[in-house]
Amino acid sequence: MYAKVIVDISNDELDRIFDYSVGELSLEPGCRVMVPFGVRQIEGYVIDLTDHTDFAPEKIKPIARRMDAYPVITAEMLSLMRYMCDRYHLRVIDALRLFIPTQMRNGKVKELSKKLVSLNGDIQDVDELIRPSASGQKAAIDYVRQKGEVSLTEINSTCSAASVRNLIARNILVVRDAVVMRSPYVNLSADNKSVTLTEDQQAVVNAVLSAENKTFLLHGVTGSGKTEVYMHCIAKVLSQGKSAIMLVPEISLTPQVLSSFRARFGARVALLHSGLSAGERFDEWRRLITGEAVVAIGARSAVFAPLKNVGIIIIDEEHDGSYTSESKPRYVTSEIAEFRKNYNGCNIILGSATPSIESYYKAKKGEYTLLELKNRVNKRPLPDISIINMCDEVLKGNNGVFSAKLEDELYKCIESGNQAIIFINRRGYSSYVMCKSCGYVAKCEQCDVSLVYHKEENALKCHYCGNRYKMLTACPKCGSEHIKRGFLGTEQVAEKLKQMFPNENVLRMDNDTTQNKNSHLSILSEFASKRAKILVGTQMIAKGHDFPDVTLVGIVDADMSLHFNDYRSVERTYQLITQVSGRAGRDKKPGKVVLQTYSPHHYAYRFATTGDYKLFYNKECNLREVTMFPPFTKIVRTLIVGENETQVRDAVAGVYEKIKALASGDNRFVFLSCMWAPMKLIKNQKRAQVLMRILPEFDDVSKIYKIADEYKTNKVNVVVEINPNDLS
DNA sequence: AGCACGCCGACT
DNA sequence: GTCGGCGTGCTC
Repeated sequence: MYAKVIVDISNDELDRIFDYSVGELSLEPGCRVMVPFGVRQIEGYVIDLTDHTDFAPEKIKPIARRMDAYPVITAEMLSLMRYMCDRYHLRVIDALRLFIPTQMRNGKVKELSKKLVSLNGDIQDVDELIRPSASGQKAAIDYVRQKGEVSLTEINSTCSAASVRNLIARNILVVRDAVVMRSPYVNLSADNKSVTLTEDQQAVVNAVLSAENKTFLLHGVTGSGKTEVYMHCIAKVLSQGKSAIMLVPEISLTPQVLSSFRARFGARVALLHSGLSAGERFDEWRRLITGEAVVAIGARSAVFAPLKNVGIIIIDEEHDGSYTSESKPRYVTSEIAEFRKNYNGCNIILGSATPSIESYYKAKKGEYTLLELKNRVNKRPLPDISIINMCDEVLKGNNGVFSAKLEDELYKCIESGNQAIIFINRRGYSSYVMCKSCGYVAKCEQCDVSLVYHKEENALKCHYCGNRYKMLTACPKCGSEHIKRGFLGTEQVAEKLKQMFPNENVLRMDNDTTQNKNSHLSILSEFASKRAKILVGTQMIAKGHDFPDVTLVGIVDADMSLHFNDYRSVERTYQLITQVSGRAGRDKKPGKVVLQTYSPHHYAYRFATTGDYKLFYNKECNLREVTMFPPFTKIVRTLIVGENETQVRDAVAGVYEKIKALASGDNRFVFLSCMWAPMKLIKNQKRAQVLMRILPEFDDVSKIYKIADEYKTNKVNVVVEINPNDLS
């Protein structure tokens, strides 16, 4: 018998099967094994067992040992692995590594065993062996008698450690090792309070539960009680003896969310998130694979939860960008969920108040089933959003950060003892160019995407077609020379606020102030405690906590994401405005939102203020169709990176020729071009690319992967990206 | 990825 | 003469 083994080394050369003889070992596919590899010992995974080998039998070595009691990769995950390697062009080991906790590789984390102490059952009369004067020993014995079995650390801290040592040495107390799980938040007891659903919610639950092998898009306005729907569906699925996966964006995995799920489902939940220690994470994973826990909750990587018989997969805040992995092993979470849905015959719920255009499009086409929650549970109105035209402010001579209206509202808010959030919209570091008098923004003539200013060349570039334009000296529309580029920092805004309110604390939250692991939480809790009245921050304050006393939200530079060099910038802006606005007036006090913009008539703002998603969708979707962007095409780029400019140039030319041949006469290719990457040089590496947009009917991306591989050398790397988020 | 093998320059 | 530089090639 031979085992097909994948060794745990991520390298193209080793991305293949190595055959080993099984010998007397009992093995199954999915087992983790230790194998001799060259002169050393390496961990590997058995992906198959056969009687046949193509390798010279005399050279085959035997597997050294099996590493775990159970296979760590389930049959489902083995087939998912094949799907992913195919679809995302991954190395087998890179896919496998997603399925198991990293900490468990290389024997870094082991099962934690604790020493448990109990009375020696063979001794008839324990008290006879203890001198009356030994009060410490007596106390220890009593403690153990009372508890039955107790951990060594516990008894050492409650009783005299010296006495305990003595009792153990005399074999009056016996010690045994037991495996324990380091499970976070287990002390919260299950609370099966059954919340009565509204009619709308019940209808949604019924629709999901009566279906099989379907994907639902749940479009529910903020505060419509989506979480309650999820919980009911999960509870039902569990009662049928199946398991459930619940995904949320990393940022919303707050202790509150975690503990509310723990409270509802008790020890049946396993939590997978970045805040866990290595040991905790390993143990939560182990509770899932053994079936001890049947609900997995976590960020995107929790789609790989090693559950069997999955009954439902829920992706909350479906539109969130964190569901696509942008680096190393790239994958799209919803596609993984789709695979698992088909494998298990279960349902998927994609939930959002602002669904992504792609998902809503699929719902319209019938690929997803659309479900709606149109009303908020408490019937509370959405906050009142006022749009301030910053061009007017400039004309009035106000060149500052805040409009007169926002300053006014800020004073009112703080004086009445409430709190305010100032949101600074800052995405990425590439800057757009705008006229401060009329709001004109330089855009590409062919792509309708904002141009990016490149300082080194003093030119404007389109990242989607590579066209170059001259830098503006005056506005082509109104002739004004007030051209703005670059952006506003949180420091600048916080500074201004301190001037306005010298007696108030101003909190800042952005990438700079949240470098430490816990700073994120400590800033939020300081704000929640009302020690500070004003919070200034970037995207990271858009979601998460409820602050009941926040009555004012100021959006300072709304246009930043609107004119981002990305075809999804309008969609993102709409989602962001909706989310940020939701921070105001969460409780009984009504909320106000002041939105400052240089493009006050843009449809993203118009539809966001009225909260009309469908109108927004129709407008945006039409635009995508005429400009030929996703979901009507897919964007594919092959990026060629290398130190030597000539080699890179030769490689792009070669790749381009091959793809051109592939595309010739094929009208599914709507755009194909070869150019230097917008960032031609990064870390002394020259970068060139072949960019294309292809109709979705063309599903044979593997041909492009193949071409890319042909030009890959040890000097020049070629990467294929599908619908990348960042085209720099 | 690592580790051995191997073939040329500077050193005790 | 030998130590060691890192280029090349292989791992069932």
